[in-house]
Amino acid sequence: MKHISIHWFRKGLRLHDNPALLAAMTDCHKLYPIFILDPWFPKNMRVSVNRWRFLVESLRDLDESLQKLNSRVIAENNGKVPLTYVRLQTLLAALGPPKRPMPAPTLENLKDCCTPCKDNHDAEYGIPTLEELGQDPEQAGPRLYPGGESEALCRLDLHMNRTAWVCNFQKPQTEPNSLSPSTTVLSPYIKFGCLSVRTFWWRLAEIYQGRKHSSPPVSLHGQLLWREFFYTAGAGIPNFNKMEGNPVCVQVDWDDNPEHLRAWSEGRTGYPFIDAIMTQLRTEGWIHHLARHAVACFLTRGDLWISWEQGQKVFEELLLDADWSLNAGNWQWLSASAFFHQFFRVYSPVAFGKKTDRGGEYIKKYLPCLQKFPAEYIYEPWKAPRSVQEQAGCVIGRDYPKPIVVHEVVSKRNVERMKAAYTRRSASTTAQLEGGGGKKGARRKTPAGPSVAELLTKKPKTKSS
DNA sequence: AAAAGCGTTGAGACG
DNA sequence: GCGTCTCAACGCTTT
Repeated sequence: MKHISIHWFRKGLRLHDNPALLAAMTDCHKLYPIFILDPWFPKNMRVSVNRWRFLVESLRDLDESLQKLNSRVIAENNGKVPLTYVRLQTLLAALGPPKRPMPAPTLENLKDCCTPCKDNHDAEYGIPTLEELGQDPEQAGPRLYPGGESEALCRLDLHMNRTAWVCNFQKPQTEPNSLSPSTTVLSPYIKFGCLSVRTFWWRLAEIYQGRKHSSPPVSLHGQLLWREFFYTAGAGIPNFNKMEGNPVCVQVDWDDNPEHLRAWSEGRTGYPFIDAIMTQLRTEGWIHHLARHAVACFLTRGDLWISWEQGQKVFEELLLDADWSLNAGNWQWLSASAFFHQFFRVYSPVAFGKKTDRGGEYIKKYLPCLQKFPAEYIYEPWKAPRSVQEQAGCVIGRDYPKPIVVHEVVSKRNVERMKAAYTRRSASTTAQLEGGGGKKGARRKTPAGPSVAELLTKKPKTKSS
């Protein structure tokens, strides 16, 4: 019989070697792990702040360990973080769809409840202005994506009314350099929680219902699953926003080059496609996902050989939708440090943008100094004859920078450096395995009994006839 | 064409 | 005959 268990942590603030906890978990369908802070205790016992601190830290650690056990995706995968999207999809299929969103509160919910305000509320506790926050509103770019739940729900409606577009949506087919966004730009609203992911997910599910529609990873549902993918990784992988101490991250000998880093972040690399994207990022706070690919590859493994952690900081500062796990995860992806390993596939800062914007309209929008360049040279203005440059009113090296690196040269060298980093990695993991112990008894055999993690992760085997 | 790693699969060893 | 483990081969990877 399945039952409900309460495990009362008194002493024994640990998971390991805790028979009572294991017993409590066995065959139960609900478990309440509790600790009682007796109010009598602080009143009647004198205990130093140091020991209080020790207790609080122990409880916090216990709480984190228990939560980790309960993180369902990871638990579903036998405690291992899923490292591929396909793997995550299988796990999610077993977990089922997310819960339905809650309805917004109405007046009815507030019937017997008042929200008291003091007379000086607005002056003392009102929402501060940008000036009061030490920011200069003059520095802000065009207000393309106003904040707030109301705007989020409008924007959601706007896009969800495009039934065919929603059903046919395939992310790689959308354009990184269209003059207005080719995707929903709901990400800032999701990042701030102005839009509930569950609300978005179920709206899509309703639209998909009974219609032919695209699928993950490229569909709109698929985009939300990417978020789950990186959230899961961020929750389960230590030091996820760093290279050092991050077990899934290839250790690369990135260069330290403050000048190149600044040129990249300020949009002065001399590659118009890259500089236009970085300008859009700085002024508008949002760029298309594939545009992020292009500039991230350029900064790291493609051209400048600068650490993805530096790029991560710049995105963290400038993106409206900067989100810890997604930012760290995607930077690792694009730098071929984790998740993505085909480092020999390098984005061309010239060819990539041309595919969807032959005439370079996007470049001209964000880099007005190149406006008069003929389309032929807009992606590589340094190749234009001097006379063409002068006619365009923009001489390369004077009015717009020369390329800070030669892509064809550095990208080849970087692929080799990447290869070397991967070789070092596989060499070190082999060494780890071989150095792990003697030949006999070196392998870890199954422990005597089920562990806490196993008890929580083990699924009853369902055999349908 | 060929680079890399993850995860699955199937074969075989082992107890 | 069965479960468990290991290994190599193979397909896949959001352009």
